[in-house]
Amino acid sequence: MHSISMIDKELVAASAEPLILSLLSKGESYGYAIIQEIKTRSQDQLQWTDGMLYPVLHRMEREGWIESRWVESETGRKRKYYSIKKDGKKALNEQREQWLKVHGVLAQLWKEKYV
Amino acid sequence: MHSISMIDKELVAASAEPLILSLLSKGESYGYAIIQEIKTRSQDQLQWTDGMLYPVLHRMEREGWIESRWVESETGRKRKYYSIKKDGKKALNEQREQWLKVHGVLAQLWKEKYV
DNA sequence: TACTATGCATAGCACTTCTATGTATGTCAA
DNA sequence: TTGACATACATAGAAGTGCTATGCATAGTA
Repeated sequence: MHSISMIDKELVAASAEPLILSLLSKGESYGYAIIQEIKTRSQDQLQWTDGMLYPVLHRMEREGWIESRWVESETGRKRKYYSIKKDGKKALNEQREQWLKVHGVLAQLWKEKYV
Repeated sequence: MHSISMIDKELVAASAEPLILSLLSKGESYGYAIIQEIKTRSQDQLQWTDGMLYPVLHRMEREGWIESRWVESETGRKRKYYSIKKDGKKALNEQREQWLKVHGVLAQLWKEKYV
């Protein structure tokens, strides 16, 4: 899952699911808004393209982590709102622990001596 | 770049280069030892296989981030010791910043509300 | 003598990813 | 009124990658 440069694609791929799940755990949202939200929160460092996000959302829905419903916005456009399901919260917890574990190893290395 | 389960493969891929560069920035080392060291530091969570590590080391050497030299160990076996080069330190700094940026976004999300 | 640990290496199949492209509508400015 | 841009979702398939399986070699030990 990728973006227009800035952040390494492997890092983008690794962080996509945790980011999406974390966002959705705070309330339902839809594709376009997720892209904006991530862009803002990362100070423009993470600029996902829609062509990359949607397949990830679809996959996560297939996994049963999230579910969607169509909502008509004030402007008249249709939006597909996603919300997190029970399995999604479980997945998020696992991914969060894994992330923190790896982060711990890196942080420890960086702490031991300035690199 | 992957391991035998435990940590998500995408996360493993994203953390491999930063981990290797961070380790080497503390002193030269060789493939087999790097695998052990990462295994220990992650409490067995990150168990890289040799078939996955070597291609990464080769790629990083091609990039000019690290360099190698053959050393005969006390036991008589040949080891290929890698050490970090100037460009490798630069790459490490960039990757560290990127990692911390993404980590910051995740940490912020996790802080805002228990998920 | 056979197995495990040490130690490095790579071909190529299998899988994934993302680019490019498509659809559609609303708004605003020229 | 037409063109540009933002909003909004979707996917085929080329392009690229990763990792499994396999190979080589030696030392120690049960």
